[in-house]
Amino acid sequence: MTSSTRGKWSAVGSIVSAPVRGYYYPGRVKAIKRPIDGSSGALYSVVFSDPLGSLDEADDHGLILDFTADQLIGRGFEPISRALLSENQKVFITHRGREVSARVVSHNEDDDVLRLIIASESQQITVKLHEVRLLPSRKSGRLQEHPDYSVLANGRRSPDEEATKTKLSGRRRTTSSSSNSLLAAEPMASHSQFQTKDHHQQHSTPSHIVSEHIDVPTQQSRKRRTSNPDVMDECTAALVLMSLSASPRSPTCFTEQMPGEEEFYYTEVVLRKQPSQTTGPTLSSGPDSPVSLSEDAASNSSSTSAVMTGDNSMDSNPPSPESSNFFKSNSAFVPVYRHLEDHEYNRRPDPAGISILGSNSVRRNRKGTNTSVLSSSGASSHPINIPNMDNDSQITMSSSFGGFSGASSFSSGFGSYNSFGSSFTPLSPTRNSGSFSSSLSSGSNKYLRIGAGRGNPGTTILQTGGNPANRTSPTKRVRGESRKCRKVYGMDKKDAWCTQCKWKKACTRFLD
DNA sequence: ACTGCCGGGTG
DNA sequence: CACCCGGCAGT
Ligand SMILES: [Zn+2]
Repeated sequence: MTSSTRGKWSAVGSIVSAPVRGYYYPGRVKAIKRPIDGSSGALYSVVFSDPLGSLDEADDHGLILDFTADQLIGRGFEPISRALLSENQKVFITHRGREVSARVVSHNEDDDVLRLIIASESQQITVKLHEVRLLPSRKSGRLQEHPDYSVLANGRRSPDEEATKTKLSGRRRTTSSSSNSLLAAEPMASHSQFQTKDHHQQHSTPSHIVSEHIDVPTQQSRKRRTSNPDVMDECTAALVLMSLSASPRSPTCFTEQMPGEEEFYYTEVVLRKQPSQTTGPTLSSGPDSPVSLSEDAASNSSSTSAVMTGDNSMDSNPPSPESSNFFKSNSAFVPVYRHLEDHEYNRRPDPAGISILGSNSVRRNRKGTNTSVLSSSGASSHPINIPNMDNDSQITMSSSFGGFSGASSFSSGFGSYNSFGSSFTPLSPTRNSGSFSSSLSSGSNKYLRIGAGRGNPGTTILQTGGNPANRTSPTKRVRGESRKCRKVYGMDKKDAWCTQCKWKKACTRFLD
């Protein structure tokens, strides 16, 4: 299902929702690392805002995690319909004509019906999964959730305000409590430990909110990771990973960055399969224990990758109990980085690009236009700020077929991550969110599963050769300056438009 | 603010 | 499918 998008757009810079410890948080794709040999999927380095969850455009100097395309929700990546939202995941929905934020109370996997509780009111509503967004719409700079009823009454409220954060009750339950804490953890409230803050809002939240505040964890969903549930303990894992990854500057690594950003390096990661496996870097970390990873791995920036986001992890294996398994399986591939040339990186849909990402089914191709790209499904993401969310994360690494997962590099060094041990500290004092992690998933079934939930039985197996990650390759679609029927004929004379234009579909008369 | 059109829904 | 339309992305 991928559709090919026709234009090209680069994923770099786009805002997506990425799974961090079971919840989806807004982040911006800062770089793309792709395997050189074309094989497996590319990794997208997503930068989160400091307070995880508050996305402020300029402020995305928080942690950076790598994800495979199929772990991300957003334009050019997976549609929200592929997300399995965890309880307490923050979502945005247009309710009574206004965009409001809400948290997920339940997500029925069978029919994708979500039970949500609107943040500002304690009212619950039922909506379909596709009706919600993980990111606020760009227009509403801030959500309007308010406690106030005035809204209700009037319908309108000043546009301003900052986003209030809703505080929801924080507790989420784990689905499987017993299993490793890691997994389970995600849904759990790990966040409670962090602060709470929210000053401004007085509105009461639903009754049982916990007194502790939690920041709002809003988005969560779980993708399916393969069976393996091991999620690392939050941050630590992540941190480790990051640390592993090469430093940005190291010659070896380059990452595609967004143009505006300061980074200049582009990296590509090449994964290579290595015979040895298991032995590789290991992290040990129990949930509690700080993660330690072998240094070697870390030290070479060049080769190692830290994160493993795997996509399909090996589901085949039952969840390995050990906490540290991340690497284990994954280690088979070692990423190698190489430089990308400039052009390469902001490439358009050339075949090459495609191939790299994987080819795949193209979903819809427009006739005249360029086809090329892989699928993209549009989903929602808008560049905007997001109000808040946070929670913790866990990391899982699984690898995609084989195991590779991502390498994380934080590309530029913004933020300071503290190292291991605990969480990464946000720069801003205000909210925090502590950890993060990425989890991943595989994808075969309906949802991308993010960490914690348990997977379902039919996990996917690895797709071997395929690249898991591929999927939409975001080629950037540049909006050509085309004049299509609408513009040419005007709204009046709509009759003159080609039918596609009338349907708001891609114009067939004026192909670009 | 406006254009283009994806992704979904409906009949 | 034809037909619509919410919503997002790029200008
Ligand atoms: Zn047309």
